[in-house]
Amino acid sequence: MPPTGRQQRGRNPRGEGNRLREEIIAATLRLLDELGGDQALSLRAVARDIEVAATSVYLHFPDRDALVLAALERCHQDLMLAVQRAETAAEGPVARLRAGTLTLGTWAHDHPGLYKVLHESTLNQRADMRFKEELALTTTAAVRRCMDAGLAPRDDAAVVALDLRAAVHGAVSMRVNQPDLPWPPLEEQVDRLLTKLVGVAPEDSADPRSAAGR
Amino acid sequence: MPPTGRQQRGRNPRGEGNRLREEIIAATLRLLDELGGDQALSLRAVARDIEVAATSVYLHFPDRDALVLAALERCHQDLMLAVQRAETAAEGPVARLRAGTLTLGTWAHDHPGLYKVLHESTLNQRADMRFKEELALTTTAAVRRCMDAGLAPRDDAAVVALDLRAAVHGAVSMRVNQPDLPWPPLEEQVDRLLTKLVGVAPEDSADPRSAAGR
DNA sequence: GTTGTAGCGCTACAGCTGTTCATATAGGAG
DNA sequence: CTCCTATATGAACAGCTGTAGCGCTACAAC
Repeated sequence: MPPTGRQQRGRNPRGEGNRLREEIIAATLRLLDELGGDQALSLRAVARDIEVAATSVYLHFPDRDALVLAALERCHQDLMLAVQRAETAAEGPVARLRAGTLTLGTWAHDHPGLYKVLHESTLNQRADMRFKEELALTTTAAVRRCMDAGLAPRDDAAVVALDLRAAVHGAVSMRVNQPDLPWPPLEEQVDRLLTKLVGVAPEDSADPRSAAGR
Repeated sequence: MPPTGRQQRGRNPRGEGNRLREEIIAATLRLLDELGGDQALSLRAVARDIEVAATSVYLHFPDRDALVLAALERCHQDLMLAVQRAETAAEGPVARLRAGTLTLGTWAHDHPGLYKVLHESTLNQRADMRFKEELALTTTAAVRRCMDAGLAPRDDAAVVALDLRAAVHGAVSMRVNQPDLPWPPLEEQVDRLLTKLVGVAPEDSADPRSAAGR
């Protein structure tokens, strides 16, 4: 009889070593979301969270930065998936742009810590996070579709998308970083930004009057 | 003869103990700007930087958080001073709004780390940083002056200012967090945002054509 | 049954951290 | 002169960190 007591949490079968890798990434994302910053995350805390020896992390990631980077890449994938799902669920170029944009906001609201890490981590300067450019391309494409459909004044789609991204990111960032301040609903602000920056009129918005202001 | 060697860096005279406090704050700001985050800053590193015993910091600040908070408050004061100086140097409500807004950008460009800490530190959630509301008031006032002068369509100045702040903060934040990406000039983007969000036409801008787009 | 190896743990090291307590010293007040 | 206090230091504690090296065990292949 092997001495049980607190066993070593069931080793994975052969060829399935990646399961631990997945668990590590999941725990890393959980902790990053709680902490809201990568500097405070310790490799040991991750290992502790899933009840694994700290050194076992090194079997899957060369060092701490690689671990965080892998987690952030996964995180970005999830976010983009949510955006794309929202876009395809909506009908019409304007509604799709609006849905994708709003999804960014709701995702940030649900995972404020991860939003912070993804966009504010100093890893952005130390590591190659070019995968994040995908968001820029997606937004630009959505804006261009509105222009092509004649639902927004024709302009440089990349520039307009940049302005929109900056504004939405700013609005979200302020809310994420100072959650206790009395912010107005994000949805209204996004609709204003869509109207003023892109020039579209979000028809399925709650109150179409807001678009007639200017 | 007192045993010199490496002396204890000249104690301050009676009643001038606050000089060390100032030095500590200055060093804290220096380090925060380098690190671009408060989590990585250690009280001991600050003490080391000005060649003072770590415990001497406790004579002026009860703990680490208080030190960072004091530094950030000073930081905010400096920023607001720069904004106000830029505003008073400009003539006309529109130019003043534009000058104040652009100063935010140049300040962030000069002190990217401090900008990050000031706006992204998790201290925002743990501590009372209500002093930051000053920026909202200043911006709202500047926007309102444009409206009062008939240079911008009349609207809820607080809402318009919020949108402008969000957009500018977003534009700056993206540049600060990913400095290696090929960003277009901030000045042009700010002018677009002023035009589209506030409805003013920055007359003294380099190229007035850009305002005629929409 | 023997053996190789994938999968993971244990121990240890050197270094850092925030904070506390007791101590020293210089210089003005009396 | 003496004394007191503002100004600063030093040693120490308990805890954390990333990482290296070596050891163990269960299973698949032979």
